[in-house]
Amino acid sequence: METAFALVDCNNFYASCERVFDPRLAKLPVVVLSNNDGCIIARSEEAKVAGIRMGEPFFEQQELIDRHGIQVFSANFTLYGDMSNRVMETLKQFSPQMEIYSIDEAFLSLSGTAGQIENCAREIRRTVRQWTGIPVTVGLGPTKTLAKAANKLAKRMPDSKGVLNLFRDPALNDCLERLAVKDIWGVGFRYAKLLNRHGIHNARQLAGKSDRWIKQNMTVTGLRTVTELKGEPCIGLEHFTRPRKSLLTSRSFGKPIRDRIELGQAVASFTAASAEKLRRQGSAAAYVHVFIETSSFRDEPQYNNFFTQGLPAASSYTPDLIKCAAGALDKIFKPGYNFKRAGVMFSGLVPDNQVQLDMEGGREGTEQKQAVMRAVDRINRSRGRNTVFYAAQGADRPWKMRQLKLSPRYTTSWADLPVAQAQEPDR
DNA sequence: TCTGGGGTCCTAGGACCC
DNA sequence: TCTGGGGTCCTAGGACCC
Repeated sequence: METAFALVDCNNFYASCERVFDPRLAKLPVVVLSNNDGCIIARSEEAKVAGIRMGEPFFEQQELIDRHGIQVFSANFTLYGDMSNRVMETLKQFSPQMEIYSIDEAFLSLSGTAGQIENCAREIRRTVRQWTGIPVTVGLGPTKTLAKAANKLAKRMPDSKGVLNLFRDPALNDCLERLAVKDIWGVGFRYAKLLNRHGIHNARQLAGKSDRWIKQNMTVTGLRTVTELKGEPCIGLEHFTRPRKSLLTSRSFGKPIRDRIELGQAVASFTAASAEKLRRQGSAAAYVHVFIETSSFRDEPQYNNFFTQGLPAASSYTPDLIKCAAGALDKIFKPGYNFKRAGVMFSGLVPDNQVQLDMEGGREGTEQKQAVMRAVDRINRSRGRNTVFYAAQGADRPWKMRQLKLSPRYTTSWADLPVAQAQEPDR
């Protein structure tokens, strides 16, 4: 048999993370909110059954949440990121050929007979559950797109017990027929509508269209998807994580900002956060983009704008980047508006060790700057974010996110470590 | 009162060049 | 009625993913 792709996907990942350290939640409906406690971004099965919808504003679902006694959590990405690492480390045991696809998903390449890979998939489920507490579903197929499809279908079939193998029964064509086009990996909202208009409703029908038609209507990306649906692999495993080509930090504010100084502090903070990501992947940035937005949900004057500022030489030195971002903000700031969101993006990323020398400092200046940044990053990593920060970021942060329902950082903060209490043995 | 955040790739069309 | 022909590079916008 040719190689099989396995897609391992954590079930309701963020909600499952919250449950791991609070067993009382095991049978209760759970939802997790986006930053600023804005929208619902994860739901346990019970919450889905209760009718909570994905991506809906929290305040609109409040009544439903109260009625069903749903447990609500602010997003705790520090916890989810650490739990993700644990799951991925566990998965590595099962194949050297693995691609971490997102915070809660990985592709693995497996070999063996249909029966062997299926046993392996069940073993993966058991082990991840036992070692990390996270439930996962495994889809198996001859291409990544089919492994994705298998995973999606497995979640709908309680009998599958979390594993669906497209190398076995039920026959591939039955499965493709049961997969709506909108549920295909690579087919989004718009293409689904277009396909429906042409009478194509499921994956089997889509696989029957001519290459020419697909390419004309869905570009080469769509053609790859359809080729993979037919069982011919054309999307390979990405073994190592490629460095990002752009990096963005943006936030909605807990309360609107009108003041230039405060907005400048927020922009400086986002710049510092983006700069840390930049250095973590060993890059320097040539361009800084700053944007500011008012809230389109509010009935009041609107103003959105952005500005891109190039640096004289690519840099990963936070003070240089903050200065550059402040200059960009000056170009677009207008008084008199309630700003609700801002962001800082870096692009033109190059490896930090290939940066052109800048005019004044030369190599020596650059090395000093890099040493300072290494020290700052080390302190903030070991002692917590923003232990060391720049004056331009300000100390008050009146705009900081609302996170009223934040769970402890059980796995990454000594202060939040869960405590097991010994019980008197029963006599 | 309250509406998330962070990425990638492809294409069409304009600018510019010879 | 005719109004070159190609090539490259860049950007905006649209599609997708989690």
